[in-house]
Formats: sequence, structure tokens, C-alpha cells
Amino acid sequence: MTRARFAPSPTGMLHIGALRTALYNFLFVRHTGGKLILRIEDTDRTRFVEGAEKDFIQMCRWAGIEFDEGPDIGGDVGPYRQSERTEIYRKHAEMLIERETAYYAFDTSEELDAMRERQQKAGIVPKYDRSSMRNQFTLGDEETRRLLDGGVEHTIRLFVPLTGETRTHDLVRSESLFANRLIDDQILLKSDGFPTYHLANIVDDHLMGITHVIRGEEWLPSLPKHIIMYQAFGWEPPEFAHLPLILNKERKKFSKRDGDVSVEDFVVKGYLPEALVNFIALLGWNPTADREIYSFHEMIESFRLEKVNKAGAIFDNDKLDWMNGMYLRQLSVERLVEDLQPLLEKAGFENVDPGHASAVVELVKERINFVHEVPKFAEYMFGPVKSFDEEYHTKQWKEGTSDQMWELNSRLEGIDEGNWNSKEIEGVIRGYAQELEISAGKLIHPLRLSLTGKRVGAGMFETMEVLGKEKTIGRIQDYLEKH
RNA sequence: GCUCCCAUCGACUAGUGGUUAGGUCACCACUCUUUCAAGGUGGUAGCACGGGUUCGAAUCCCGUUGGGAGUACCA
Repeated sequence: MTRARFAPSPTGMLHIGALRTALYNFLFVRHTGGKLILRIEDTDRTRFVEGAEKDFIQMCRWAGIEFDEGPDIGGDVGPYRQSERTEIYRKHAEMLIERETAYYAFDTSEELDAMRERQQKAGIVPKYDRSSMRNQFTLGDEETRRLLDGGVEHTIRLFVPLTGETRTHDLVRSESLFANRLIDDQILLKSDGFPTYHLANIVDDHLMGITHVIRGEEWLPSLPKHIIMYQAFGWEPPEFAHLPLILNKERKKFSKRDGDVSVEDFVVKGYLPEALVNFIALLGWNPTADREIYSFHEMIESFRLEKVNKAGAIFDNDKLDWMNGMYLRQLSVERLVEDLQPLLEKAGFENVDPGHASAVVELVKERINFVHEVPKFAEYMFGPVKSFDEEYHTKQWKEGTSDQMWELNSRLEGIDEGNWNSKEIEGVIRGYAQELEISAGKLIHPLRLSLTGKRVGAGMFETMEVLGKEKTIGRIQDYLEKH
């Protein structure tokens, strides 16, 4: 049984990159028939953001990612918030002390800064200097005991051997070799009693029975440290898979500085969950490469960590928008209308008849990528034409156009209310054009202008049908009288 | 600086020793057509570079270059 975890830190709203990490974890466990755990890594009290945890859960649910265990659902290996597990970490840090694979240190932040500065000046790699700083080794056991008993602030650091190498294995990158002398004696337990990420992460992954750690590439450099910690505990490490980073156009890590990067931002901008999920899934992984649209089910079926790419992927908004359009067209009119209703009200169109909204959506869905484009794209369907494209008028309104339109309008008026449909309308218009021996376009363009004010839109006959006889006739007449 | 990771069209990618290097977005053209889309057809465009290994390298090895990440009592 595989067990994976999504372990975000509540330092802000859910990031789009984090959503992809969650997604890959989800696809992996569903593919392998395992369990997905949500764990909140809130060990940094200074960066804690209220509401972040709720956002994670809501956004994942919006995207269709479900957890099997977590702070809101519970489970056998909780609690699932690290801030509620401090006692566990303290105990485990002490276990390491007993195993002599960790040690007490009493240095202040200032002393450490000074150490680093010294090292930098001397051109040495900045790294905790066990032999010159104030710790268990330099102070001796007796002094250490005395300080501890006296309640002096201290940390617990990992004892990393100065010699030898640590070999790491990664499911997407295979093997790497790291020289131990370059690995820092990482602080495991901070002086405030909270663990660092490194300690909490290893302890929890072990205690929670995690078999596969799937996380971002930014963790790759600390992987050897984590392997050493598993050795320090005498535990078997899980499998690791480090995901390629999502990059901005400058090929840098996609971050808050790039604008809207939280999942919520994408929700607000009107992206459909299906489209966003499909899109980010393909950022670093590709099931077949013969097409772009995959259902959640298909993704689960074909997901393999071994098939995940190694290189970072640039986030291409153009393709996302295109994909949103693809999904929008696949969606049922009912669903689209549901999404549209609040947007119509926001645009000032109150009490729009659902039947009318459906008809409009049916007409324009091929031409838009976002539901929120509808109120603007087809504003003439929900209220009077606000403005007329003058350039369009100049281009399409010729000598005699007005006379032809007057005549056409009276012929349209002749259509029975019950026969007011695109087919009938088309017959009248084409018939008249034929009589005049002109192309139908010569009538259709002026019609489009007077009825919608715009030069782009859905098919004219269908538009007139949906608009209704009364409005159609009225608008044509209005336009003729004013121009 | 140091450590590690990475390298196929502008972007996302397929490709794991023998392919005219394939698909998708974007772009261009044509088509359809009442406009705009969508659809259809076609096109521009890529294996970073240099050495090897091999009968044969996008594919394997080494180096160079370039890019990225990490280098905290942050995650």
C-alpha cells in the first residue's frame, strides 16, 4: 500500500506550483491504489498566515483533489498539524542525542552570523563549525548538562560525519552523490522548542508510514541531509521523487512577484478547474503526447513518476486559455448558465430568464474562452445596444442600404410570431437579397450593426431568433430612424 | 563562490542507437463563411556547442557553455 503526502506550509494561499505537487501526489496514490495524506507544516510561527490551511483544502477540493487523511478528516496517525506534534519532535530529537547522531548547541544567532561572516572572508564554505562553536563537544558533557539544567536556550543539531559520501536515489533523477563534509549540521530543534522542517518532515513521514515523498525540486539539495537523518534514526527511507519547478517567462521559479500565482487568483479569473488541472498536469509530465485533453480518470490511469520530466517548465498562459476554451465548449449549457448567472448580475443584467441565458450561451460558447466573456460579448442579448461600431457602419452602409433595410424590416414583420426561427428568417433575408441581385452579406452586415452594434458575433439568423421578433424589428427601425 | 539539478521548435512536450525528429499552444497562409471564433488543410520553426564510443547518435560517456535551485534557529 502506497502512502503519499501533500505537506504545504501555511505561509500564504495555495500556490499554483503547490497545486501541481498535490495533483501529482493525488494521481500517484490513485494510480497505485494508495492513500493521500494532507499534513500542515506550520512549524514556523513567524510566517504563519491565518486561513491558509482552509484555502489549501478548499482549492484542492475545487481542483478535484481529495485527501484520505488530514487535519479536517482525521486518520490513524494524527494529529496532522505539526504545531500539534511538538512533543513528538522533542522526543525524537532526544532519541538522536542518545544515539549520538545529534548534539546540543548554544550559539546565538549573532554568533552564527559572525561565524558565517568569518568563513566568507576566509573563502571557506559557510557551514556550522563543530570544533569552534559553543556546543556539546567544545563545552564538554558536564558544562552542557549544567547549561541545560539552567534552562539556557539551546538548539539540537544533526551530527553529519566529516568524511564519506551520501548517495541519494530519486525516482525521476536516479542517483546522486554528495560529499558529507559539505553537508551542514542542520538545526533539528529550534531554541523555541519547535522543530525545523527537516526534523518534522522525517519524523512525520516515518511515523505516518509515508512510502513516497513527492515534492518540488527545491528540496533536492537537502535530500542527502534527509538521508543522513534516516540513517541517524536507523530508519528505512521512503522513495523520493523531486518534481521539476514551474518557471516564469524569465525561467525563474514562478513566484508571487510574477503576479497571480495563487490558485484562488485563477479561480477569480474564471478558469475552469478541469482546464487548470489538465494544464498543470502537463507541466512536467505527458501520458501519450498525441493529444492535450485528458480526463482526470485518464490521468490517473497513465500516471507514472518515472515519466515525470526533469527540466523545469515555463507556465504558458496562452495555452491555458486555449485549454479553458476547449473545456468550456465541452461543458453542458446548464453548467455554463449556472456559472453565468452571477456574472450577469455583476454586469448589471438583473433577472435574466434562464431559458434566454441558455439560448445565448449555446450561441456564443464556440467563440469565447471564458464564461465571464459572455455578458460583454453578447451584451446586446441582455439589454439595449449600448454603442454602435461607427467604422463598421462606414464600411457596410452604402447608398440604398437604408431603403433596403426598411423594406427588409417590413418583410421580417410579416413573419408570424410562431414562425420566428432562424430558418424562416434566413429564407426571408436570402429571398430578398436574391430579388435585389445582391449578396446576402449586403443585408446581413447592416442587420448585425443595427441589432448588436458590433461587427463580431454569432450567426445572424440564430442571433435574431434568440433576440425575438419584437426586439429585432424595433432595433432595426430605431437604427434606421437615427441614421 | 560552493553544492546539486537540468538542456529537442518562441512555449509545453514525444523520442531511450537506425524516424523525412512527431504532437499541441502561439504565429502565418488557405479553406469554410454573413462577421468573429470553432473546425479542416498546409506552412515557418528545434536536438546549445565540442570531443569521444559505435557501422550508425537527439538518444551512451566526457568536457564546455547556458539556465535553474539550494546554500537560515524559512519551508
